[in-house]
Amino acid sequence: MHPLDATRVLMDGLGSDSSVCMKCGSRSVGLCAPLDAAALDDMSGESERLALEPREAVFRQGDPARHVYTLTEGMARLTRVLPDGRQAAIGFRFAGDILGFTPEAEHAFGAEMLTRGTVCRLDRRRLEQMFRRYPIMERRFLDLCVRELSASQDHILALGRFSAEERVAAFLISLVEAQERRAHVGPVFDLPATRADIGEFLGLTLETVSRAVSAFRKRGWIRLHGHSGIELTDRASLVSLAAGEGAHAA
Amino acid sequence: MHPLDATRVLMDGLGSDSSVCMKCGSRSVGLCAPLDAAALDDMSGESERLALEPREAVFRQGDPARHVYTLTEGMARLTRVLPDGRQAAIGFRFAGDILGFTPEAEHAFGAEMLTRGTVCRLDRRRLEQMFRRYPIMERRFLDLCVRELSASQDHILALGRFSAEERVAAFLISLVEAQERRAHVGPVFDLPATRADIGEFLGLTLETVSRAVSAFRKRGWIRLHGHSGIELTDRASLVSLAAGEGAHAA
DNA sequence: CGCCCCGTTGAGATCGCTCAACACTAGTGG
DNA sequence: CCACTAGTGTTGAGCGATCTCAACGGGGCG
Repeated sequence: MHPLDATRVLMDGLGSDSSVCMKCGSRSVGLCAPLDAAALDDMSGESERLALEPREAVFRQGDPARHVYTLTEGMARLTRVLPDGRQAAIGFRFAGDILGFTPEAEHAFGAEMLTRGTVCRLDRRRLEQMFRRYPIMERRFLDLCVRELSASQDHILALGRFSAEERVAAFLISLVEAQERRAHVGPVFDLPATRADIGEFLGLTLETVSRAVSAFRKRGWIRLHGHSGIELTDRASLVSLAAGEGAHAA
Repeated sequence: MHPLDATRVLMDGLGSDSSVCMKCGSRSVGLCAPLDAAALDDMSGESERLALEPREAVFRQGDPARHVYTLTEGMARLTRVLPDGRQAAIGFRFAGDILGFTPEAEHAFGAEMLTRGTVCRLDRRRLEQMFRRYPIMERRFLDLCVRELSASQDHILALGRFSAEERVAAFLISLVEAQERRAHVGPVFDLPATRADIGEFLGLTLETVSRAVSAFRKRGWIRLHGHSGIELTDRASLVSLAAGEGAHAA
């Protein structure tokens, strides 16, 4: 697994299934896949579909955690803020990922859309009922959680030990891999995050991110297409940087 | 919750219970607490107690994940290494914490003792059986996992946004709080990690850690007692630094 | 058309790293 | 008992990666 791969977690290896979440009408791989028709019927009772604009919040840090969300369309980012206003992005989420699941009373971080998109909102008490009725769902959540934890640890490693360019390379690779797992076609990938968004995720300033991207471009490793399109023209080099095969040790 | 509090996770809020793990003979709060006597009896069948020396590995990164461990005595650290040899500590673990639980085939990180200590080793297949027999255990693990995830995110925030002194302060506070939750008495706490260990956890060099500790000492915020004793003489200042109320925003 | 947001690039400042010297402690063996 | 050694901690000086501050360009949208 690649470091910085916080993006892949809530889908990876779980989702070639394709159950359809009744009310949402969308493929909701992460959450619904392990359930049969009756279960889905149960669940759709209180789930609601919401359309969201770019930069709109799904929920905010500190909100009572009354719902769990499935991101059905678009890309979101998770952020946590400090008392003095400093802010960091904890991770990014894509279609199929789950947002806001926690046993705590409040959301420990906020989630906001980067693109236009939709989420499927499920009442938390409803989810608890589901757990009691379909214990396999709980196991599913446990697996998701452990994978997510593993990705967080990769991110910790990257933040603690990677140079700026290594972090940006790792981010690009994980972004591209996340889209490939979602059956992306063609050489041009979507990069809806701004330099500032990326910087907040990687613990860098937006200028440093911009410089790294420019450096990759000048080396012929990537090509930018319009405002949010990116193509990896020398993926091997990026992967090597991202994996931490850097100049440090022998 | 304090940033950097990766240390508290696997105990916190779960453990005023005090079931005794039969074979180990030790209080094994995190793992055994939710079980009744019959369940403990079940489990003790294949659990084994192991004594370990300082710097001895409990398991290594890449080892097949055949067992789950409960740290019954001592302090351990979790580390992950990069292909080029760079290494980071993912977290620290104390008596009562669980080590090495994963649904994957291999351990994604290594665990090694910082002090002399003991672990209780449980066969993984045995644990899976337990999950089937006592579903509440699975729920317990899910809660643990989510809390751990939250702590990892705090750590991410710290690595991405905190200055060197803020990170060291946050580490000291979380260390002290972890010991307080374990019914520590007296003003002097145990700090078995070397400057290098702390640095690997915080993404700093050992010199930078040493300088931060010296600065705190010179400001009268802490006092060192012998080689592994530390006393917080101005806890409020440390907490303020650790919480991110720093000089940045207004 | 003009504004605003985003991205790019440059120059200087700064924080933490690197390299190096030295002190202290504990364990070891003479 | 003491010299010796290895590991750890401390401190200093210089360097370098990243941040900060600043200017400028381009594209989308009202």
